[in-house]
Order: sequence, then C-alpha cells, then structure tokens
Amino acid sequence: MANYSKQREAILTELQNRCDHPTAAQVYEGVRQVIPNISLGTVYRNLAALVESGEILSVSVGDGKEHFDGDKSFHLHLHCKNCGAIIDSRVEREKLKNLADLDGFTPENSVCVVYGLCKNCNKQ
Amino acid sequence: MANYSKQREAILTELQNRCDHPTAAQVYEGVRQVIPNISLGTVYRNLAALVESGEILSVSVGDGKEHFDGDKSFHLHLHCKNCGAIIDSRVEREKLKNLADLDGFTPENSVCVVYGLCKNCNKQ
DNA sequence: CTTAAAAGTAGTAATCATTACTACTTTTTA
DNA sequence: TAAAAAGTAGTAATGATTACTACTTTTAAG
Repeated sequence: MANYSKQREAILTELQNRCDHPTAAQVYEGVRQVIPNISLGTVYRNLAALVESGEILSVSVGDGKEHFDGDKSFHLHLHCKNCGAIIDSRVEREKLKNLADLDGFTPENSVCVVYGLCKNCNKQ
Repeated sequence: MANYSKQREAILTELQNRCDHPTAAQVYEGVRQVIPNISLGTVYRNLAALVESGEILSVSVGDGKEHFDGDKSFHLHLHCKNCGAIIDSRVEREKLKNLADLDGFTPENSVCVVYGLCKNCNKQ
C-alpha cells in the first residue's frame, strides 16, 4: 500500500543522522543536499506522516516552529529561553522531581506532554 | 516600573478561573466578557509577559497553537491525537517509566521540555 | 510485460497564528 | 502637575504550515 518514496527515506535518514532537533525548514535544507529539487511541501507532508507512524517525534518548545527528533528513546529536552538551544538530557527520572543538576542548565519550569488516544476516542 | 494594567489582571484571572488549556484566541474570547474592547494583540503581549515572569505556563502540543496553563504545579498533559483534547494527569512519577494506566488514555509517545537557561547563557 | 488505478511529488497559492507598528491613553515619577 | 514611561486598540505585516493542481512514480492485475 505504499509508504515508500526516496523522498521519505531521505527525510528519515537526514533526521537519524543528525543529533539536534531540526525544524521542517532545516530538514529541507539538509535533504536538498541529496535531492536538490525536493519540495518544502513534501518535507512537511512526510514529516507529518513519520510522526503519525511513530517513526520520529515532534518536539514543540513554544518558539513558533515545530522541531523533529529521530531519537525516540525517553529523554528530556532542555530549552534555553535565551539562546533557544534544545539540549538532550538523560537524567534519571528521580531528578524530574526537583529539576536540579541538569549539566549546568538552570531550570525554571517544565512541561510534559504525552501523546496518544483518550478514553473516548479509544472506543472509536 | 509597572506591570499593572487591568487588562493583564483580567487575563491572569481568566486563566486561573478555568481549568482547561486555552489558546490566546480562547483567552481573548473569555476576557472580552469583562473588557469588551480589549485587543487580541494585548492578549498576546500579556500572555507572553506572564509566561516570561513565570506566572503562567505555555504548553505546546504541536497543534499549531500555543496553549496556556494557569496551574503551575507539576502534572502531565495527555494530548489526544484524535480529538485534540489536553487532559491533566497527576500520575506518580514512577509511572512515567512505562506510561501505562493513565485513566483510560492510551499513550504512544511522550515529550518533556524543561525551560530555563543553559550553561553558556547563565554566565551572561 | 503493460497499463490503469493509486500514491506521491514539485511548485505555487492560500491560510492563519502570531508579531510589529502607529497613534492614543493611562500610569508613574520627579 | 507635567513630562517620561509603559500600556493599549486597531490594523498591517510576517512567516510557518497547509491546500491545491498538474505531473510523475509506484503498485497491482490481467
């Protein structure tokens, strides 16, 4: 039934080859090295499909752009409100309690979002 | 030095009086009951200021809009990918490990973002 | 094979949440 | 009490994302 296209593969590969959290536009720039005439719309459509199929994660930090993450293992995203950096942190879950000692990062707040299906939507 | 205005107070009150996670447009609609000619721009500006000062939280779930939360105590946000609902969950932190048993919510993925200042930006 | 339906794409136009801007009002402070 | 500072309403502009159209690639059936 199809979910193959060299564009989608290039997009997934691009995401898995980098360890930051690129936006759609950044993924587009990266993939253009391989497929020069790929369309930005194609990047958006395939990123959405990859999120939907669970192959990648979408990370929203509130900077107006959606970020994407090829690493699906559980980790925190430390977002600097000054420079906008998004830093991965594999802190033990215990430390989630008081949010201290995050490699020099000074935490102020945290927001956790769990994606899935609610009780009502589960029953169809 | 100012951070008073009846508009800002009305916006904060609106957020604290409701227990959902309204968007800027929804806050605007609510506050208009009290200040009918308030401007949408004023709502955006004050929401940003309230987030900056730490009085409210911004919650991004990846639906293209920013949501705001007057409840700053730690809790999970369960986001249904079907109906878009954002449900509060005060699950014990232990359960973060396997993300099961969230009141009938079927979890697929989770993303946690910690806001603050990174090591570099800390040193000015 | 080969051909028609299905799925995907490039490129462009449209949408819409958010931000910027301007003239005006309220608050502060000296 | 008057001038500077901060905030506001209303509108215009921005920019990330989505929709749309004509075209290409893939799939599947005879």
